[in-house]
Amino acid sequence: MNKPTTIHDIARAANVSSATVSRVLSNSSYPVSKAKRERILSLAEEMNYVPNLLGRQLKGSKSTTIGVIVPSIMNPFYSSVLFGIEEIARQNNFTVIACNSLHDPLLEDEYIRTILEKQIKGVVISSISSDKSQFKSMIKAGVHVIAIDQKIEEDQISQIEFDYQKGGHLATKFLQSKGHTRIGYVTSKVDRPSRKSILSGYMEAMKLEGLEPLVEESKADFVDNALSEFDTGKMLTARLLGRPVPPTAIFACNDMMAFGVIRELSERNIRVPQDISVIGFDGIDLGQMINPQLTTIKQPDYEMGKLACKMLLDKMNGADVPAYDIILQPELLERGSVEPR
Amino acid sequence: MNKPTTIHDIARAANVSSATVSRVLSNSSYPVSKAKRERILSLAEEMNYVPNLLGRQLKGSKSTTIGVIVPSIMNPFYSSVLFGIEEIARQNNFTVIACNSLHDPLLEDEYIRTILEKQIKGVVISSISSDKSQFKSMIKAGVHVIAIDQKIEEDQISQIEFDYQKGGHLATKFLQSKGHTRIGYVTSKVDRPSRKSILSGYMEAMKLEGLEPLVEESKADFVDNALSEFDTGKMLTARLLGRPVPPTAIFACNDMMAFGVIRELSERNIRVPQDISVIGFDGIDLGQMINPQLTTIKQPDYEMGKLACKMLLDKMNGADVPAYDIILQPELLERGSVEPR
DNA sequence: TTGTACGCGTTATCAA
DNA sequence: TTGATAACGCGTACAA
Repeated sequence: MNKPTTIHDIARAANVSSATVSRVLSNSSYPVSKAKRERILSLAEEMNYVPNLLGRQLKGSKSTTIGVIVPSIMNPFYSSVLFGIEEIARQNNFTVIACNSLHDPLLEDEYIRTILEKQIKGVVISSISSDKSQFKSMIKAGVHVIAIDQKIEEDQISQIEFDYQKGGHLATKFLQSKGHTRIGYVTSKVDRPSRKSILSGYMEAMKLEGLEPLVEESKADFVDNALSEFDTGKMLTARLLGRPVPPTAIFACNDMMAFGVIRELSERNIRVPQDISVIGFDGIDLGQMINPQLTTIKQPDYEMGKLACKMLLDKMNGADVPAYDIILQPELLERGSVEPR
Repeated sequence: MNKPTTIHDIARAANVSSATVSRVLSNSSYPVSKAKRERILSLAEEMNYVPNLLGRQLKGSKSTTIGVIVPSIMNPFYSSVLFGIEEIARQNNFTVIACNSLHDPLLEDEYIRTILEKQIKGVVISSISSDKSQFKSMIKAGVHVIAIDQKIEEDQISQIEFDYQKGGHLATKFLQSKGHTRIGYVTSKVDRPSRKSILSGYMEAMKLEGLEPLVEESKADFVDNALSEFDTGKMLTARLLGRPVPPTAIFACNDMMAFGVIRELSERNIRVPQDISVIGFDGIDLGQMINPQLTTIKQPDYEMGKLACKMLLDKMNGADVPAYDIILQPELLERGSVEPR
């Protein structure tokens, strides 16, 4: 483990000043004679020169790292988002640090602090915190922020939203169009804007048709873990079936939960979709792998990640882009878990 | 976007030298009078001081970032690993950069180069490359490396392996113990040590019982995408069923593929497990959510990540730990997709 | 076209 | 107990 070679080492070896070496090795447009340039280049190769980005950044205050803060990459939705972000980042020679906030505002704060300390200048975040002071300090520090999934009401923060309300409406409407009138909605704790919007879309659609809503909400604090969502789905389904007049269709606030719904029904020998129809929300790939294939609302995760990263890089390149927002539209993925009443 | 305050700003405001400020703010054990210490602390608070880690690292050459290189976090196995790593990293105030190598050695090289440039001192990698020169340069640069999942034959690199061979053996043996003799094995391209080992475990177990192996291998180059594995599973199952004497049990090299196997069978109205038994390999949570629940070999993903990160941090803390390897043992997760013949 | 010299923010060494 | 100063590796005015 010997010390890495620096531009000074090369300068000495090439009998030039370190300034000249720097000019060559940092792809500066500064003119350097062909002879020296070539000598320096070959020497750098030979001596295994690796630029030290710390030094470079300390000087230039440009960072090639972006931070991504999401609740949990155990949730396939967020791992797709992260994957999309990383793909675009990679293509632009940026690197991504992955942070799981686990729905804990304190952890989120901690990550933001770290990001500030590491002089990172771009962040994509699905925020759980309602405290905006951290965002203000990021912006003051020149950090560009893109909010995905969960809206942040704050100037200078661009949003990539998803129309959850419309998604909730669309799913409910679809079940109605298949002749269902007793439509249950199962949801984990309605503690975030996105959850509220889906619920509100459902309520609205029910009201519009003069139907009585059947909502079961888990009060459990969130653990973003596929299995816990699954179990919640089972439990809430059991509750729904315990009602005097059970539903003929069940709408779940996410796909994992829908899997739980289907499982609970199967265990009770209730056939899906012949006896009860099920619709999910997310559109993760796994939905195509279960039996029956899950009809669901597609939320473009991977695309959302790519979009967010593009937007972020644009802003960081100082293109002085107007802070536009994007609202992605829901799409119905009709597969096999819904049948006419 | 005003300039961030530095220790010099605080020094000026407190009428002390920046050295004193540094001693206070970096939690140095160096003695500083109580009065000054408090003045500096409150001033730092007041002036919103955020330490610049670039400066600190440039000086100290200690990094609080680790790199993680895996084929793709779209694969739930690797996102679990990453999650486990990140959890331990977070607890130790480390940050994780996530890299998807997409099974491309060139990309892997590129990431390693970036890691070197960013002066990162610790890496967890599931390597696809057979070229060891990159690892040598990492080690020369003082980067500590932990290889997971895919073995790297190289001194100074600790391994966290999984006994794939035994896993393949175990799965096959289990099917045999249920009275199956015509056992098919479906696998994506056998291009990596892990794949070779599982296959060899299967072959060995078949040979031991004097049974004829039935192997279907996809020759398609790898795209680490859940859906492509799923489709491969379907396709290979179709091939298996086209044989003169089709199998009564199918062993898939990963869970995603097993899902595909089950789907293909269902579409042909072949019941699982009544007509044909299926066993997977990985033990991802989703296996509990499908119908029937997938019997499989558990590979401890999350635990592997945690272990890898702990090991890495130990090494980085210079505990001069002997470079021990860990071989995790397979475990059979008996669920509902296998039935006696 | 080249080199000198400074500063980025921090910590460590040395002297006071 | 404190402070001045020299690094760390790099890029860039400025001067030559």
